Amino acid sequence: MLNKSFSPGEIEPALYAEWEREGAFSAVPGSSAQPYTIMIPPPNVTGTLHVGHALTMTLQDTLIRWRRMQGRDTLWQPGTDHAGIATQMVVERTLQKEGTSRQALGREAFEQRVWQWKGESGGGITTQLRRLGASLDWPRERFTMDEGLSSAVREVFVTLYREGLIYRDRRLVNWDPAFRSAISDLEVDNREVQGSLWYIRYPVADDAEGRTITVATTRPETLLGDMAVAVHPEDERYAGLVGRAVVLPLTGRRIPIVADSYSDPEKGSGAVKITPAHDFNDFEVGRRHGLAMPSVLDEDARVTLADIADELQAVEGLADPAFTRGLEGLGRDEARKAVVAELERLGWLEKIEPHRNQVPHAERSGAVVEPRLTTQWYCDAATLAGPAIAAVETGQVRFVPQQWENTFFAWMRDIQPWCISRQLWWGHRIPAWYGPDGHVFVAHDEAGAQAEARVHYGRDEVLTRDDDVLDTWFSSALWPFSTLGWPEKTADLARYYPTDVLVTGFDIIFFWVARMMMMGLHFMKDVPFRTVFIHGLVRDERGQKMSKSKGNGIDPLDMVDQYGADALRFTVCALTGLGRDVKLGQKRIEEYRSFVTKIWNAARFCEMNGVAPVADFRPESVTSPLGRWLLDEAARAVADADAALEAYRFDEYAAVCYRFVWNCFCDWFLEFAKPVFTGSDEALAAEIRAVAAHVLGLILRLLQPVMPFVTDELWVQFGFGARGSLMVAPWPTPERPADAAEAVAELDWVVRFISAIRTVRAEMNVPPSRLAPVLLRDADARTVERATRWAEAIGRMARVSAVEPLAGEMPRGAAQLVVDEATLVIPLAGIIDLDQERQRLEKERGRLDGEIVKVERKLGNEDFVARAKPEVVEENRERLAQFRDERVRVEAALGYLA
RNA sequence: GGGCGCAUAGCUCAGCGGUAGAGCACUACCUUGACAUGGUAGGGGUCACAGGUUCAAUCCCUGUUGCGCCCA
Repeated sequence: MLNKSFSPGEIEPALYAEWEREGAFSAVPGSSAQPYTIMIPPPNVTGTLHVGHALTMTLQDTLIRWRRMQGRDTLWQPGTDHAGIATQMVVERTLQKEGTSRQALGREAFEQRVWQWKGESGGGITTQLRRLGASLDWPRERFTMDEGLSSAVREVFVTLYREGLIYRDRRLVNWDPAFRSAISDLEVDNREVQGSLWYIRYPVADDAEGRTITVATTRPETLLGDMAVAVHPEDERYAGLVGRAVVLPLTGRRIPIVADSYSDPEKGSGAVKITPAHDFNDFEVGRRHGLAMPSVLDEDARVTLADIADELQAVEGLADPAFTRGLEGLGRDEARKAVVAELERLGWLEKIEPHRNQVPHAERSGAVVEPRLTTQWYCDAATLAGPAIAAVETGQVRFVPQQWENTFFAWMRDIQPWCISRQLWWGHRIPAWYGPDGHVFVAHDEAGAQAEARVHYGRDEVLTRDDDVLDTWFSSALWPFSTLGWPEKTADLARYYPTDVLVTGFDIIFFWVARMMMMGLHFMKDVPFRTVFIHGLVRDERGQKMSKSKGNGIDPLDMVDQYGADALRFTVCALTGLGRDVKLGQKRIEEYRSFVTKIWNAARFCEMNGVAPVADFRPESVTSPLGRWLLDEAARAVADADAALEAYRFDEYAAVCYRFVWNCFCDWFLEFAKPVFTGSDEALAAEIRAVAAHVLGLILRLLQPVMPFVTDELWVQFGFGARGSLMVAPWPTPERPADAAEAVAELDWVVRFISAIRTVRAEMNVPPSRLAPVLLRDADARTVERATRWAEAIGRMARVSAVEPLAGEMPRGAAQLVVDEATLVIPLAGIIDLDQERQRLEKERGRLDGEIVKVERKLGNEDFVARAKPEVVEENRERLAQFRDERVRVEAALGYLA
């Protein structure tokens, strides 16, 4: 016997453990089945499961479980990524607590510590994914720092280097002064902050008139590195000064006034200071005008005078080298205060205006990014992007929803060189070695580099390895093939690449999707996936982004504990429409938990009534209208659910299942089945039991992808199959009984009949305890026959004592209602208020009149009749006839009242 | 500034050239033998605004407004 209620907390973990032990999630490379592959977006190894993971993993698992039932050889590849910065931070924090540091430990020992940390507490998220029910192929789990994946990284690096697609370059990078590392453009957040605009006068050099030129700047401290003042070429105010020079305050440096259209005459004073080594726009201006590019801020964003110390000059009232030397080592903010104070003291500060400006912040550390001129390794993304763009243009890769193509194209067509080096210790160390003269040798390992060096120098030289590691996304970009054994030519690679679909959020298109496509196309000569399904982000009920600081986040594991994984998963599906964010609240999960409960209770009821699987059940042999009707409805639900999943319409899939189970199977079928189960017609009861079992099994199969736990439990308890067999049971196909039309018409009639009586009774405030007969007036023979056949169900569900044709006089004080050709007379003398009944009928007549007028007007329009599709015209003619018939009967009913 | 998306019942959202829907919330009634985590019924919408196309527009097109996101 099934328990009175379903307790997910007790059942789910044990179930999952059993599935995993049995290897139920494993791909079967030797099978003849067509593969279906999804690569998990590898979560950060330091991460814990958040609600965004719950969303994306639920969707992926639903797809995988669905395809697995369809007989595909499914591979859902699990794993985690080493998350360079994040992981290094975590371990460094631990070291700090121990009173030591990564520097004190040394690189090798530090790396060992990170591995130790990874072994002990890394990848906790994989345990959490199990709680969610994710059917990942765990024995295949990979980590981006694994030996195999690392060797893939080296292979890619060396190959791209030799092809000229990886190179070193000295350019401006986004520098995170907290981590002391280059970071990606994509890891920079531009935040609008309230700052100031400082207007500073620079004296024009050797000017007899003693003219000055005023520059407006948001960063006065970078003045030390100014190499020019730029004005717009067409700005008449400064036309005469272009080509002259100014003397830079504080340093005494003479710098040119150049004409460059970068300067906006509308902004500030129309003249801008150019600091090529600390601003991306200024860098470009500097390049155009051949300016030197001294750095004045170091890797901690502290003032450094190394590049300019030699040229400091004393200029009376303008530049005091002693002051300027005193700035050495000051942080940006203190330096700013000091510089401004000095300029003010010397009288070169014209004014300060409040100003809102965009300040780049490092996404992870939160530090203000300092653009710095450094030598880094770059990947020629523009070249690699070409084939990736083409793959989307030609439809080899399809975005769902399609509009994300635009985002992809826009970014890819304007892609910048990808800075791939990071000044960290945790990650794939760049396989590059330098000779004593700085010559670089790139090879798979040190021996290879030595060999190259020997050829280059003609003798052995001591080589030193590059200290930097690669951007974590570099290894993630290889994920779809490195996890399958590349660079070896493995059977897995041949079988599972390209993968079928990639599921992820739109925030990751640039970081990962684009880069996987570049690398996949370059090294595998084929796309990494055929479809990219982009889902929204999870927000709270009010549409706010969930965040720790707002405290509006939902812990998915907490939800699983409270409501069960099935409820959470179903909620996620139900709320995932195409191209919409998912507004998730605890209430929604609670709401859908009742659906899980409903299924449990329906199954329990079936069990109590002897419903059990019938081995040789054949849907086409069912003869009863009730059975045929349910099978027809079930077939429709199957077709709709399948179509919804094909179209990635998870919301529609959930809705179809919900409606069929609740509003069809429970609300009507089981109610109709009750008298059959307890009745004397044994043959009919057997058939309905068999149909019920068949459809219950079908419901379990239909819902397995989204609620794997409760469905498996019921599957086993009902004896449909062994533990774990549901997830590989065949996905249902729509099996419509032949000629179900008559059965459908009959059951539709019963439903309408019962609903109509219920409505009138409720409107007339007839208490449910008061049973009443229903007399049929003007009913044809078929209706009378149907009413007789369904008398028990009608009686119980509509509180009716008897259904029979009206014989003799029309009773006084009766309610009347029209169903098709018949008028139902419900004698309730003394209960119903005749005035109220008249009003009700008049309202009904009014509604019909309104409809009739509308349709008549439409049919009276010659253009409509001539131009509309014939079936539409015909449909409207039929509607008009129906409305008129019904109106006649309502009119008659009113007549009887009088 | 450029791009994308959204605007339909109190809320969350489906829908879509012809007849406007669901869930929740709300109101009333019901402990009828799976389920009160339940059942039955009901109220509630000039489908943001203005034009256009069409026999017909919530739906297609253009513009406006408001909101959100991405890029600069």
